[in-house]
Amino acid sequence: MRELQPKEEKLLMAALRLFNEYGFHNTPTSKISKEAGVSTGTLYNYFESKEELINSLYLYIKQHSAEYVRENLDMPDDYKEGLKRIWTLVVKWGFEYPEFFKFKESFCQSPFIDKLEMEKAKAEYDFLGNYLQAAMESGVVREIDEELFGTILQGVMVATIKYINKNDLGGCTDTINRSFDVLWNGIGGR
Amino acid sequence: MRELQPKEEKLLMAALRLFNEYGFHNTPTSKISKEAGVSTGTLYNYFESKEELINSLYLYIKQHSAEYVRENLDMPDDYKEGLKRIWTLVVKWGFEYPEFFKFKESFCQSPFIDKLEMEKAKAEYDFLGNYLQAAMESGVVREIDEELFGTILQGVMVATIKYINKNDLGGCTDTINRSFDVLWNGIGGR
Amino acid sequence: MRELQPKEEKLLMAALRLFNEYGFHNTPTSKISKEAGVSTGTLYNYFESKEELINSLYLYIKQHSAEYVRENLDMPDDYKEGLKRIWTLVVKWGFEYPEFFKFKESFCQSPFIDKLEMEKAKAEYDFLGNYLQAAMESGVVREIDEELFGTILQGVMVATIKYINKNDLGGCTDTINRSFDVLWNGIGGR
Amino acid sequence: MRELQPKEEKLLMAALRLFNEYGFHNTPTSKISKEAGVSTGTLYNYFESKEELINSLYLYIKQHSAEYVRENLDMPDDYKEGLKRIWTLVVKWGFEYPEFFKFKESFCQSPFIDKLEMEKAKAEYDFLGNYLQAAMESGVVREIDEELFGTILQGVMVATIKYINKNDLGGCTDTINRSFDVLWNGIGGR
DNA sequence: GATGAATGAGATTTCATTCAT
DNA sequence: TATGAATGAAATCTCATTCAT
Repeated sequence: MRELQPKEEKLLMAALRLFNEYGFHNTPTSKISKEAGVSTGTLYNYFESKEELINSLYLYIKQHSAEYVRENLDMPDDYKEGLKRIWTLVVKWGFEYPEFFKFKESFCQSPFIDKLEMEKAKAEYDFLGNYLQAAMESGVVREIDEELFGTILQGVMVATIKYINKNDLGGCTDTINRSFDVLWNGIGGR
Repeated sequence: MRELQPKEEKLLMAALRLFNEYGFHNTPTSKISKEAGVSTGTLYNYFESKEELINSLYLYIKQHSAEYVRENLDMPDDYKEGLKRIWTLVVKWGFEYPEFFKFKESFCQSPFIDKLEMEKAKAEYDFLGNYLQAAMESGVVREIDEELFGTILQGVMVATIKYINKNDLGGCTDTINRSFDVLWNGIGGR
Repeated sequence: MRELQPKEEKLLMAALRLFNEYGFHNTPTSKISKEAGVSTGTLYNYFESKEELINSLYLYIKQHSAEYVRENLDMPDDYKEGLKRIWTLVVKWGFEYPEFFKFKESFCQSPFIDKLEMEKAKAEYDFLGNYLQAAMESGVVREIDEELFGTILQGVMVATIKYINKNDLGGCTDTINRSFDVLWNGIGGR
Repeated sequence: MRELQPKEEKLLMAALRLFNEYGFHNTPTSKISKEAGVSTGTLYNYFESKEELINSLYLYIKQHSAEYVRENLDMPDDYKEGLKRIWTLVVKWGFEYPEFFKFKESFCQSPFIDKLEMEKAKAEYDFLGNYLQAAMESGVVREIDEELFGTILQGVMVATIKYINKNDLGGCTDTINRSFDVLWNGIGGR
């Protein structure tokens, strides 16, 4: 991940706070630069336009999340264990960086984020996709369509993080375990 | 659900299309009225402001979805069967009305939708919440925190609809069954 | 020439005055609308941008001038007489509408006026070009390259108008005659 | 003419190219310094402001032209011959330095060039004015108002240069002769 | 002298909303 | 009700200029 210049970082973080609170459209660039403690012109030294700013922010956060997982992950041969570790890391990222998570959720489908930037962001997760695929091929996971599997996995992860953040259960690894357990064993009682 | 006047409906549907394609902030009211085939002034005969239009649209869609489920649902005593029917209906709504679904997903967290409208919209689903609760109490579902359960349920539903809409699997009830099966039995292979 | 709408005309005339006095770059659109007595937004109901405004103005003035000549001109078979009438009309236009003339002179080579608009403007004068050509072919004019002839003709016309306007000789048809005479008979004394 | 410092000259020439291509108002100082290969700050070591740069450029070009004529001119007692030599020199300058010529033509009426600078520039040509006056008084030229004479002279010169530059007739002294001939003998065929 | 990041006043443009018809 | 030209506050963005290094 490219090292951010000090003012560039201040601008991105200011934008993050404000976009999360007021949305893109209700956050004038003037507010962003004020919040970042720089002048209105400085924003345009680092970003070509407001749109580019939001795209950069999106890419930054996606990279941040991918890096967090990649750095802390060792991928054991026991795929169930491996999946659980990934699970744990992704969820942890979600509650350790709740602002990042909120932004990603709010804007990932937004027409602001252009297709190109989305592709770049997705590419960051390739290493994960590969591991999931290997896990499936190993047979440790029940027979499911691969893409459906990925989509559901992500859906439950996001649901878990939302639940944790809403109820302030940040420290509680128990919740992570239980939600993984739900995913693994299903909700069926009998 | 209140009967919409012809121009009111045209305006809402035009707004829906444009918001989905360009987002709120890239959709001026002038474009909405043009797309709806009415004059700029007319929009303000039906809605007090752009904000109110957005909120009305949100409420309309939520009601539409709730009504769709309510109308087609009978809730049998076999809770598993009941859950599956709900599941099927919600997913069906999602791919029969993909524009509605997309709007709900994209904009449900937007600061434009005000809290009050969100509460109103949620209330529409009370009947469902009650049924889920009864199901859990009956023991047919494994012991899980009730809110986590609801959140995950919704997460998997949404994931399923996205998967179906992305891959144009609208007619294929098989996918619905399989995803319910994943939810019920988990992904664990052994 | 398309009939201008009242505010459109006010805007064009305001722009004309201000561009002539301060130049394009030193005339903010806010000044133009104020001078025209309309709001800042109204300018953009009639012109897509400041650039389009200046191009429209240019075209308008070129058309105005061409129409002035066309309307008052009968083209006799005596080409010398015909040339003189054209001469007189063009020069008269120049001092009857000095603001128009000044604008045309200042901006005709400016990069503001885009090529397309220039072509359109030139086309307005086709009828004149044709007449000049016929005159030359008739032999009434000495053997000169056609394009050089046109360029010089225009050069002397413009010089004449500038001289007249600078010295406030508007009414004095004598000057027109004398300058035509210079053109026709040259400056050579013996 | 004061010797220019290397960066000063680079800046003036860069400005010349850019002004000719894009006009004053589409040429930010940042572009000028980039084109000149110096930093934005350096421009302000040599010129107090953008305005001053423009005025310096104008004066430089006027001096350049005057010097070119003065250096190559000998003024014979035969005034017709003298006029022709001046004619030839001015036109030659125009096509040997087409960028200079274009700038002078395009921007000589601009409100950026301040009156003072214009006076300074005109003074450079005093020697020429004096010679013309002497020629007229000698009777070699037909009886014409002196100012009208000068204006027309200039008009035909400029027309000639434009014609030459447009049609790439740079080397062709024939054109110069013919246009002088037109001036001297007029266009009248009989 | 040379640099170029930072500045911020000011320009252009947008667009939700109004209101006379 | 329906219209759409007009409005003007507010947003985005530019760029001449400065100044610490």
